[in-house]
Amino acid sequence: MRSVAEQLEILRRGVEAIVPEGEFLKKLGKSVSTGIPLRVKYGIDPTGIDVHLGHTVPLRKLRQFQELGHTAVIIIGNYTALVGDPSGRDETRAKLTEAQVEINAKDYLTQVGRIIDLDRAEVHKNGDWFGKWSFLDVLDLTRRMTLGQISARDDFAKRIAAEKPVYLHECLYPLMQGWDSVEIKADVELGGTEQLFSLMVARNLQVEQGQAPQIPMTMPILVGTDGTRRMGKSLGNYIGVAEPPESQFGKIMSLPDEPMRQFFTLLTDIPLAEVDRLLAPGVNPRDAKEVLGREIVRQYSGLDAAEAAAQAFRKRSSGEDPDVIPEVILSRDQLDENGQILIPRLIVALGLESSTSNARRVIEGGGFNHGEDRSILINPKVSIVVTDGLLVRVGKRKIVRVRLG
RNA sequence: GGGUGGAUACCCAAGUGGCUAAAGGGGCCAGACUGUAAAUCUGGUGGUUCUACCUUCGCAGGUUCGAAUCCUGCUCCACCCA
Repeated sequence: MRSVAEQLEILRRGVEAIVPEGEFLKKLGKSVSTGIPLRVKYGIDPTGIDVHLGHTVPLRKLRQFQELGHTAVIIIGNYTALVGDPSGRDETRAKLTEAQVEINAKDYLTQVGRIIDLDRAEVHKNGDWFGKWSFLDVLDLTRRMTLGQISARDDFAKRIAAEKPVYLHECLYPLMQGWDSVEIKADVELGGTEQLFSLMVARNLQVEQGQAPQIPMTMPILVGTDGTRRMGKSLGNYIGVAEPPESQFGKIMSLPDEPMRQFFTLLTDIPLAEVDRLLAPGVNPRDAKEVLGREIVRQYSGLDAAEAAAQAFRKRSSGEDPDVIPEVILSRDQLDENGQILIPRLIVALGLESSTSNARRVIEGGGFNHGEDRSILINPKVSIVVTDGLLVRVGKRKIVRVRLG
């Protein structure tokens, strides 16, 4: 096992806060001297299907702990998911059914396995214990926190101030999450910055149960592809770990310049000195994004896929057609006796736009061209002759080869 | 139980009888530009057989030449007081 100093250097990268840090050092020191690994908890609620880069921030940290010889303990919050994490929310989460949560949980685990070594990790569902609880047990848990403590919490305080509803079940969330730590005897718990409240609740519960309190370690919240708001499924600004390479790469390239440092720090192991060099003034930010994009794609799909994605992107941005052009079959009866079709109809028939009205607007805006010579037509009333193999482009990204069928 | 406020297009949010397919912002799409699918700028953003027509403002009726706007009933939501 590596020394405390060595471990700390790796573990500190990208971390927002370790509270209290001194206590963490002691735990780490004890672990090094006794050879007993730390139990590092990370809880994830299976509320959706897509694990995105935002989730990978703490997961990557967990992976680092694993690589240093510590024990990763993953909590699948199948019961907390039924409540909905109020953290960072200004609204109540939508209710999930137990069945949905069950399906999600399974799917989550396979995705998480892309980052964590699941063979070496402990995985628990918090339904394993909460499912056995009686109402009296619940009452006993609620006895441990006051309304004042709950409502002092930033998320709730904001909602109360904004006259938005705060439901009782949401108040249970931090207590449940805290109790998970008691059950698995956590030494460290990872979470986003906003999780600090919940992570601290666990300490009190653990002490009451005669355990040493866990050390919350918080990670910054990754911003989404819009560069401002947190990355999240509901905001539609996320990059999923299971997304195709080209899509991941493209989204990285279309990131605003500002959040790049955060992405490098939190999502890669590229040395920070190297990151400084890439982001230095005078260096084309595009190049930095390309490095970032390759690295992200490499992590999930390998080096070859990363290279291919970068190539495809370069081609496309220089105006060339990509190597692989999707083919769409167009029925011959869509054409008139001269083999022609109205452009808006063609675009809709090929699935490039959702309605002829919308297609017309795009055409009038100059977003349509076709064929090898890329002739642009801006009159939506024009019909064109469609031959087998015709290339049809709408905007920069939508290109299709017509197959007459 | 009492009171108040609310339900508008993908989201937020104006609009309280005609000039409203419905302000503004966000998002998204397209175009220009470019060191980038960044930033900036421009245009667009219900549908169709498209200089016109059809459908839309919680639901159902009604008044009116004409309603997102007025009336009646209903459903849903929130907040406040108890």
